[in-house]
Amino acid sequence: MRFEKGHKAATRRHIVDVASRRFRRDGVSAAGIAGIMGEAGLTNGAFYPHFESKEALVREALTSALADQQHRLDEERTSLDLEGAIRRYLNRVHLEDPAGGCPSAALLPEIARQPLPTRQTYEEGLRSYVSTLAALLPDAGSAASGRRATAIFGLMVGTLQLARAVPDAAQAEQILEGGVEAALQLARAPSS
Amino acid sequence: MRFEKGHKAATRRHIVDVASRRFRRDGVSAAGIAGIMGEAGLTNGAFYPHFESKEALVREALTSALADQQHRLDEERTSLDLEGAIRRYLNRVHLEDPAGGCPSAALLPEIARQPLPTRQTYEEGLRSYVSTLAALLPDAGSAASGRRATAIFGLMVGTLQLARAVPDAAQAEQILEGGVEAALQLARAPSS
DNA sequence: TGTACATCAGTGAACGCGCGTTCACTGATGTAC
DNA sequence: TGTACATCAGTGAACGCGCGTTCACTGATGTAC
Repeated sequence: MRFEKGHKAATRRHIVDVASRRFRRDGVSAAGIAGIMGEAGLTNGAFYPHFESKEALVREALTSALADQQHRLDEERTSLDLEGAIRRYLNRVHLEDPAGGCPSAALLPEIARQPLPTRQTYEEGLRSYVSTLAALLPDAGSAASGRRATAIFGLMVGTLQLARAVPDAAQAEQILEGGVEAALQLARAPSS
Repeated sequence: MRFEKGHKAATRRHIVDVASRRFRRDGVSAAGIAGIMGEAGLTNGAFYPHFESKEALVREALTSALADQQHRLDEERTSLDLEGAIRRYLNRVHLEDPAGGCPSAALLPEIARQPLPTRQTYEEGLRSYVSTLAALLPDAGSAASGRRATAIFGLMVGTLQLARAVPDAAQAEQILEGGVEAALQLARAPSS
């Protein structure tokens, strides 16, 4: 076989997509190269012509997942209000799809254990996401809005994680609802 | 050598203590039996007379970490108010000590991937912690207080995780402060 | 037009290593008679 | 009082396995002359 132009770049993107889902589903340290390459329809050895190391793939997969999330929020910004965005996040569909969902909810404690370059990648994605969220707040632009957007995002991440960990589905639903209420309260009440 | 009475039980507790810290520091899947046993001053083979499997140890270590956290909150309840408890959690000391700190902040996404018995163990510890937290709220005892205590805990967990992941120490501090503010706002404002 | 060679994405076996787990054994003490 | 045996916490080597990584190779196509 011979490959059309752009084939290698497309394969590379495909590997990143598969990895990004696997990392979120299984965790970074539990997801292996062989499993990722197999799911991408390739063999072990094809990995290293594309990436320098697993760490490099983690960085790219994280960047990709953060960009996806940012993209989703950007779209919601035109079609939904803040409440809509919060409800899209603290939601049964999102709860049941860690692999396709927010990388922070799936991976935050593990990200904190990654080498510096990976954490810097994360910080950038977080900053961008939070500032988009801040723009949706009633007091957008104020000094306090960025800080409160961060707290709201922390609430969303922690709440989704709690709901996912709890084995009882009804209790998980309760947790999500309580999270929505609290997030809205924070959004509506500019701090003193 | 021969062992005084209670020696084996003491060794077992020591293994659980070491494991509990290692899991929180490195993650469950990244922490190995050999490393845990080595830090406990024992060899590999001494593990299985004490525990059925790694999974069983995870369960016990999680129980132990949850109980420690509960115990700390119980103590704070008599010496501090709610704000004090929140500030003890969203705090630089806690930020820098994942191994000795809240198991939810260190492990939540990984707990969500554990087998059912482990998640049930977690759910029990969570329920107990949250109801202690609810008792500190101004509207303690009301139907809404439990739900809001959960949201406040979600906020604390997510915020601490964010602060730990971010490489810049000053930004981490900002995140913690924003989390304290938001948590207090939620605590003070009984929902409509 | 034909042939020799370069290119290049991917194959698949192998590397050393650490994982969770098993097991025959050690050696100090207690107990039976 | 002495001796044979049971008890028991822990040792340390080994098991099969999957990890991240390396590397000689394949085979289809493009290029040189």
